[in-house]
Amino acid sequence: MFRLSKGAEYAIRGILHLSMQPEGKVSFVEEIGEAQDVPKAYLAKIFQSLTKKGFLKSTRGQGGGFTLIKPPAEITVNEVIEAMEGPIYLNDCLVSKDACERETFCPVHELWQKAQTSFMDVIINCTFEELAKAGKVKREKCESKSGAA
Amino acid sequence: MFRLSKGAEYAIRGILHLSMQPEGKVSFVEEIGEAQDVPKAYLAKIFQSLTKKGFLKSTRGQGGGFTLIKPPAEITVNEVIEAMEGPIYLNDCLVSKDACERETFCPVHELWQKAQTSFMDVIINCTFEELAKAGKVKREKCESKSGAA
DNA sequence: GGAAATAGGATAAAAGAGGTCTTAAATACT
DNA sequence: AGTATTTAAGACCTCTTTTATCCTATTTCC
Ligand code: SF4
Ligand code: SF4
Repeated sequence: MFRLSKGAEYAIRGILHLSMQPEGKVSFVEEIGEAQDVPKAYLAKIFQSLTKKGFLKSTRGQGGGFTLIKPPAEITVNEVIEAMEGPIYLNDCLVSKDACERETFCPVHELWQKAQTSFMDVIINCTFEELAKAGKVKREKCESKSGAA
Repeated sequence: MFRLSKGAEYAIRGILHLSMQPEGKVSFVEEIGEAQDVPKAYLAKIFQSLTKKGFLKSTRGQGGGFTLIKPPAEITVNEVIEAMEGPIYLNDCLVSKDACERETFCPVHELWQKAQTSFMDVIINCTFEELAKAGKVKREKCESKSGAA
């Protein structure tokens, strides 16, 4: 089934949250979980793994929490998804050269290649800097609307 | 995880097989399963559901089997996948207008919309007539190569 | 009636989603 | 220095859904 897992969805929300904070800000799980509407126990686990993968820095104890290590401009949506779900491939024949023995004569293979490329292009070319910027714009628009009403 | 299910993969192989047969030909599951390398009991069930969805006609008893009802030119890959897996949507917020309450201010929503569109475009614009034609070409090329060697 | 096919139900294994509880580290307050 | 508090790390658990498959019943023709 072609669906983003909750784990990756939450990871994106979490990193987006951090991207929208002032640089170097330390946030803790409970705060982020509440703001982004993510179960905190789950988010904690996700952040653990994002820390291991080098996206975040964690500090324990009072005043501790998580900080973004990489600049948002250098994190793509694609990277975060792959960190959570492993490599993305839409069909077996795209995982490696000879994963499917039918590939030599199967006309569907090319279709998947094309579909995968056009899908990946979109998420590879989207950084969290862009998302954060778009997020601020969208929020302002949203607030001015409810303010006017 | 963004992966095509085996069910849909096998359905595509099955319909492709029928698309490459002379029109109106009745094929039975065992034959197709062998040719397309699909477990026959599984394929049988898949064909059942494709029959219910109106892609195939089935006849039971001796001399029975399955026939394509729709002309290959009018079947898209997308349709077959949706018949097997239900509607395709990459993320919750794409299933319906207000599936995700965060949509009003979430900047990621637009990204998914874009990704989904460019992915779907590819599979919507691919009919089994094209695939069958490409399959014939590919097979000939393949045979001439092994013949020359 | 018997062989050839499909119809449909049952099932086993894997992935996904989330929770709990204990341990470790850092700070803050005596 | 010592203790309490705050926060993450890590290990373990459970429940549900999806995926992939098999097995038996039923229909139809000869
Ligand atoms: S699309 Fe063709 S090559 Fe790809 S996995 Fe399916 S059969 Fe193999
Ligand atoms: S991407 Fe944004 S709108 Fe879509 S499901 Fe996630 S939070 Fe909701």
